[in-house]
Amino acid sequence: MAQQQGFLKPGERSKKAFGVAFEGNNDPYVHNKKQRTQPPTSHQRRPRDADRLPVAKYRRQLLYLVETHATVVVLGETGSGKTTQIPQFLDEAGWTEGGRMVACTQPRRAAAVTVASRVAEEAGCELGEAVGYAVRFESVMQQGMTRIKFLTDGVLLREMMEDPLLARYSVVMVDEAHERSLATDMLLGLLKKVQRRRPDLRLIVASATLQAEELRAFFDPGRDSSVVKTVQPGPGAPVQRTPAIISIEGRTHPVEVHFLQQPCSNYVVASVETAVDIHKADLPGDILVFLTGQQEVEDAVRMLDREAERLSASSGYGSKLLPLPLYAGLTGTAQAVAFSPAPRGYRKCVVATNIAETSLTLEGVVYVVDSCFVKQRAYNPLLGLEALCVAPVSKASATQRAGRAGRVRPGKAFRLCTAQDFAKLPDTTVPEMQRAELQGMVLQLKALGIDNIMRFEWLAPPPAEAMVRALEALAALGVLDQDARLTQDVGLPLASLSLDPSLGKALLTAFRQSVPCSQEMLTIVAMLTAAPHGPWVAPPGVRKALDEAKSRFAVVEGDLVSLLNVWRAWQEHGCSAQWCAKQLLNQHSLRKAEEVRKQLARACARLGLPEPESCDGDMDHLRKGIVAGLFMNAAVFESTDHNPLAPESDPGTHVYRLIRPVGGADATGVRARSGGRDGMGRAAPGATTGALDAGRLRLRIHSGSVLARCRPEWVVFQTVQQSDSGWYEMQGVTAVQPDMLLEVAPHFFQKSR
DNA sequence: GAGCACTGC
Repeated sequence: MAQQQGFLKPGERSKKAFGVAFEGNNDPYVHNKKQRTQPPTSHQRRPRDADRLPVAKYRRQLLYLVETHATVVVLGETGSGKTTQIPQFLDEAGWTEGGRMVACTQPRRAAAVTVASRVAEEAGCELGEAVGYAVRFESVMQQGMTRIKFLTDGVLLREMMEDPLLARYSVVMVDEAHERSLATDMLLGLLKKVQRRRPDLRLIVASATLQAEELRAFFDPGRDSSVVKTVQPGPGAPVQRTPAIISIEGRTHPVEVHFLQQPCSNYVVASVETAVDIHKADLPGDILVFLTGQQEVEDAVRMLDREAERLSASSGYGSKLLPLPLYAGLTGTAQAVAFSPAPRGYRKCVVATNIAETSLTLEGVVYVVDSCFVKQRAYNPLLGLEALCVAPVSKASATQRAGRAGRVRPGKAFRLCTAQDFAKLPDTTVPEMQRAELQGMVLQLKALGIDNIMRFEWLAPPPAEAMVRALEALAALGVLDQDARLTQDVGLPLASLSLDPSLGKALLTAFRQSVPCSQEMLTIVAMLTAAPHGPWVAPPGVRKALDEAKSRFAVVEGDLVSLLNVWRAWQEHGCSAQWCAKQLLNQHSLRKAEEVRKQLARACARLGLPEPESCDGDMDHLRKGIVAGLFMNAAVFESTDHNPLAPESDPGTHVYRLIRPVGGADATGVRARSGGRDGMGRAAPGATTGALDAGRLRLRIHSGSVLARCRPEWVVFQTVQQSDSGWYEMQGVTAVQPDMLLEVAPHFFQKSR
């Protein structure tokens, strides 16, 4: 205990060295105040243990509430068993009689698949019989036989296009609603609508955090007199439209949370020191450190490696520290290392990005070190550009991270901020709906028959500017007409392709233009969809080799056309794994691209598009197809900035300027028309002019682009991200001719003068 | 001169 005390209050010892000191926590935040002694998690999966899950006690109450309420909000902590048990309760209680199914949605594919197989095992059936799942590319179920179906929320949205009232389901359980993904929020809004037309449908919204009241209020028809408050579901009690809330405790262990006594100036250094302190205290259990990005993770691992070496040299400690990185850019095998148990005599210290907060679970973690920062996407609807920003986490997010310490036994979490600063953090993360680009979402809602998107009932309404921006962009693409309805020629076909609208437009155009290049565009679009940041692996220390590998496939037309070479070379080498490794290509990305490509080709055939054709090296027509989708992201070279302090050999920074509707003449020869217009030359709904001076925005080509060292006069790009240095950097760049812009998007551009 | 995390019949 003395040792522990010393560890909890290391201030005297480590304050000087690292400026990191923690407050002992007199009133520790405990995740589950009811401490439980239960068998380890691996036993939970065994069928007979299901009865011992916390949710088992609530079975009768839960079934009663589902019977009598249209919507039940289930507040359930990690380990409560809600995901695996509730669908089985419903099945046993007769909710799957008459051929109807119970659906349980998950935000992630992996979760849908693994939960389904666990439930199938518990139910004693083969996966795909009574219990099945559906995720993109993979549906393991049998019509008429499967009663419980786990699916991603994205798949359920797709299903609604064929079956808007979800007639095949008696109950829909939306799990992990607290994550507030774009698809989850869309689904909740749509389900509320469906409920009005299907009073017999039951909704269960499962959430891990304190948003129960918000959810109840959302699904409560309240005083709305147009809604029938009760209906008879056959025999039994009348159905309450006002949602019920039920709370189920979890089966995790308490986690003591500690804060810094003083703010730290460098959380990477502080996290390393904290991990080392934990290790020195020599209590058993793995350490999990949360940082924001790949670079930070690699820096921390390097520092920890040095510390580990020093410590093992000075000896005296029972085990050696084994620092391991974990982030999405690692190859599968490198990720697997972080998951495998530490060898005898070692203690793992996994340094991870946000990937470990929700997506992946590490066994054996007892200590969590939380930088309390996260890197997240932020969208600026006024400029139509996004940035990756390092931002403080929300309290809910920090709670989730801390909870990772309590899965095997009581744990500790060390937050690298003071308790005072922590109190100032937002309670919950801003829903994706309010910080994302919305074109795809709007297209999908339109396809589901939601005409008045502005009046749609949202759990969290998207910013009006983002909505207007999305409507304008869809109008410019020809997806929406002047009444903001889906167009026959573009909108309807695009809605059935699971693609970003701009990529979908490029693909449609590739099929339809005078010299088709649909084979090539299928490949490019599939590659971009499967691996938005490129098919390359990104472990550290291979930067130079990676540049060389990229340049082997690079062409002057730019990044998108270069992807074509990667694909062709991969095919020519028999899709070999060794070849991928040698070229620093991520095999997984290429295989996924292959699946996307097949699926897209099938979808195009269903739409009645012609057989895919190749343009046989006609790069101009290929680029025209690309421009048809990306013309709104056009930029022109302006000037080269020279840093007066840089050596004379320094090429300087090539600065580009966006060509967007801003009005005014332009010396470059082409300018955007003021006011977006639809494909028929009519003013697009909500088109704005001059309000934002995107034309003044200074862009440069991202250094990872194959065109980074070239200086093409005109380009279109796929995305822009703001760098740490404040530059807006274009990614997925294609060099174009100004004539192409005028020819492909005459409604958007005009010759100046 | 450089990559948070997901998803799509």
